[in-house]
Amino acid sequence: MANNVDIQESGKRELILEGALKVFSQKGFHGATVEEVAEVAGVGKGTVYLYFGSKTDLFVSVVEEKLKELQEVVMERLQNTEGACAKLALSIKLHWEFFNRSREFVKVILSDLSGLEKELDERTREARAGFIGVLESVIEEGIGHGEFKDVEPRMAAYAIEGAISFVAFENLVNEVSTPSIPDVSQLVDFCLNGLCC
Amino acid sequence: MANNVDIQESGKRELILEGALKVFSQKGFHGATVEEVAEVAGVGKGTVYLYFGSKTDLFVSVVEEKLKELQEVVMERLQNTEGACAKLALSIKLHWEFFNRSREFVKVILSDLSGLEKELDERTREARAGFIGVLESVIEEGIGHGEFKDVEPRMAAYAIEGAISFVAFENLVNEVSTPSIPDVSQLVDFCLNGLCC
Amino acid sequence: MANNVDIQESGKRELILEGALKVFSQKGFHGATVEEVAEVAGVGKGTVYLYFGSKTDLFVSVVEEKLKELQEVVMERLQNTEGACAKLALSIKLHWEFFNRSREFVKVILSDLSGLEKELDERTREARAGFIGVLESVIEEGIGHGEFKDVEPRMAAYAIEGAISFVAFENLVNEVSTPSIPDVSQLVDFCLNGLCC
Amino acid sequence: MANNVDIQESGKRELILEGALKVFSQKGFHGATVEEVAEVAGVGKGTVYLYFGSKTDLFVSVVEEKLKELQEVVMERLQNTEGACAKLALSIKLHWEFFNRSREFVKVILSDLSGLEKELDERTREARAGFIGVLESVIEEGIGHGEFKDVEPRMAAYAIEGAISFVAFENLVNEVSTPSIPDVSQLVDFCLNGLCC
DNA sequence: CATGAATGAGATTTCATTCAT
DNA sequence: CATGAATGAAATCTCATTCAT
Repeated sequence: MANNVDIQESGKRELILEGALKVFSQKGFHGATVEEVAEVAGVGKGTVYLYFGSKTDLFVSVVEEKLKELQEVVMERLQNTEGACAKLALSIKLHWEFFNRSREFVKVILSDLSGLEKELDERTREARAGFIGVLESVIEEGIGHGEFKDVEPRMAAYAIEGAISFVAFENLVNEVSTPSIPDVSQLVDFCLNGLCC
Repeated sequence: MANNVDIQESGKRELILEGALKVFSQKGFHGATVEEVAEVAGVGKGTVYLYFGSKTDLFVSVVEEKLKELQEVVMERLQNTEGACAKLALSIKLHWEFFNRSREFVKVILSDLSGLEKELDERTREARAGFIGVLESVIEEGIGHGEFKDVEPRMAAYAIEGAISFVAFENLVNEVSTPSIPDVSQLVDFCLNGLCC
Repeated sequence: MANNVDIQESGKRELILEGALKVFSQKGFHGATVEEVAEVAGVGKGTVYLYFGSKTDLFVSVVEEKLKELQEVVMERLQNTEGACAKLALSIKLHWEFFNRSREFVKVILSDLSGLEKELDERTREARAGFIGVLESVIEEGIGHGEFKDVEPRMAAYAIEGAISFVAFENLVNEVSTPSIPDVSQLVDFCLNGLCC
Repeated sequence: MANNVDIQESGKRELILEGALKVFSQKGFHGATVEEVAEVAGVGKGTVYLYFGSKTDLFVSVVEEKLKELQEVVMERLQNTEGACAKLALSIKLHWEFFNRSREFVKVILSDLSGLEKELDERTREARAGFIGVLESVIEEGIGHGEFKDVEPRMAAYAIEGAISFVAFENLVNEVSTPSIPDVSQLVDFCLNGLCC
């Protein structure tokens, strides 16, 4: 059904992915139509199905792509950084910047995908887990080095991810067009040191 | 068109609200059908429209109802508690318990609502803001009393809400049926004191 | 199914008929709802079904009632009138006045009833034929007395009915609030003597 | 939403229009379903919406199409005719023939359209006015040339239109399959010279 | 007799997906 | 490879009708 691989290099796939990101971001998964994605991407409607098995597959692919992108950026930048605290701070900053670069991507991530076919659902989970994994290992490292408390790393990772996502989403909704850097510092500080003085 | 008020007390409204919660939780807003909600609620399809103006209105009503419920519980319990830290800790605990009592409600909250009609969208935002407001004022109080750092209260509130929601969601997805108490303590500690030792 | 007879005298039937006339006139057969008719009539929705077998039955009854009313008025007034020309002129005038008294009744008459059940359809046809019959006999009389040409009476009757209806309808649509008497004279003259000088 | 233009020539539009004419004629606007129109036209249900914005748009388009057709035929034939009387007579004949060629179209014209959306309603009115306009100008010409009495042209036009429509409708209902030519002459004579000897 | 809450058949419309060109 | 006209499944919502009170 999905023959999204064995196709010649022509750049169309990327075009569609970009169009999809835009449209999904603006209208959400259900609000978007394949036709509009095709239009924005500048290809025919049928072409979308040449590169992606279904609308859902397209959506998941966008998420995968973006999340992988973020994951890679973070992992790369993390190599030149020492100390779990610094690493975590950097991760959060990059994450935050990422959310503000591709503005409305948060919406995409928070989209209602309940009822995805198993396989697609699996892929989303994996993509997300992939990125969360980065946070997790930083946390684990921090715990090992005595920098962080002995918490459940995964839970901590999700807590951080949630904090970033919700704040980013809130900023979006309230049209805070250029979220200031202080915001991030506060967020970083919140994650590292909590609210108490 | 929506005459969701002036109808005799018969419990049907509550029945529908409960059914809707179940179905929306399992299938999300778009995955759910009014027909199924009606079935689960044990009423006719038309009856749903007797109490709610539209599927969207029903959805928003579910969110409002639940969020208000949580808000009230928290506010009440907060009155017998001294100290911003204690208050925040309690809020988080109650919030957490709430998410686990009406299990899959997180999903509903995280649903993709892009494209709701303005008025309904407004209602959702308000309901959410209402609950967030409770957190906000606790934080403000804490800042005033010198218990908390001088952060942007709203941002902090969203960060906390996000942390709870994502962890709850993760637990759900991973089928951790009875989220242990340690989890909450860790979450509370994360919010109050952060990750660092 | 239709037990519109054996019910005590309580005036409700008339109330409903009046309400129905109003609502059907304003919204047409399909645009009207039984609920609104009941409201306007000041009775419960169920009560309508106590006096009329169905929405369609109600509609047909309104038409019957009104047409019979017109028919009777015309027949009565015709008795004191001599000469087919004078009789026809009077018929047209009364018809016209009738249409303007119960203003929008033309709409009701012109309503789309395609697909009525046989029995109801029959009743409408009969009611209409009843009134048309009056015109017909006047025309027949005129032909017999040498006042009118030897035309097919029924055709002539329908032509006249059509002329009146369409002009009345046009007046309605164009919001000519108080159709002047000259209008009728012109219409009468048109029917009697045609357009030519 | 309605992209009833920019689609390749494939005859489908005409097919649908024809199917719609048939179905609307038999069942009226409300009695007809888009599904049946599609079936009769031999296309898929969705295809109807490819060519027409809505059921109402389809209906109005049928009316427009047919009325324009009639209007054009009449206008063309009128050019080779001298004298307002002759012109009017010809108009009536053509109108009559038209009604009998596309048999049940009268029903469509007489359909209950109460509650059409404004824009569509406007279109129907315009289409009708277009054709009525032809009659009007013939009448005006006749008045100017002293052939016709000094009546209100529009009223006269509607009276004539009404006469033709009702007679045609009656013929239809009574299943007078092949309305004889004498009928038309009588109708023409009625319009020109009235009923009186 | 009167009522109106409850019902569900049925209609319009959208849109992901296919396939002939 | 690319396209977009065609399709029909599916979902929301309306409203005539019933029936328990």
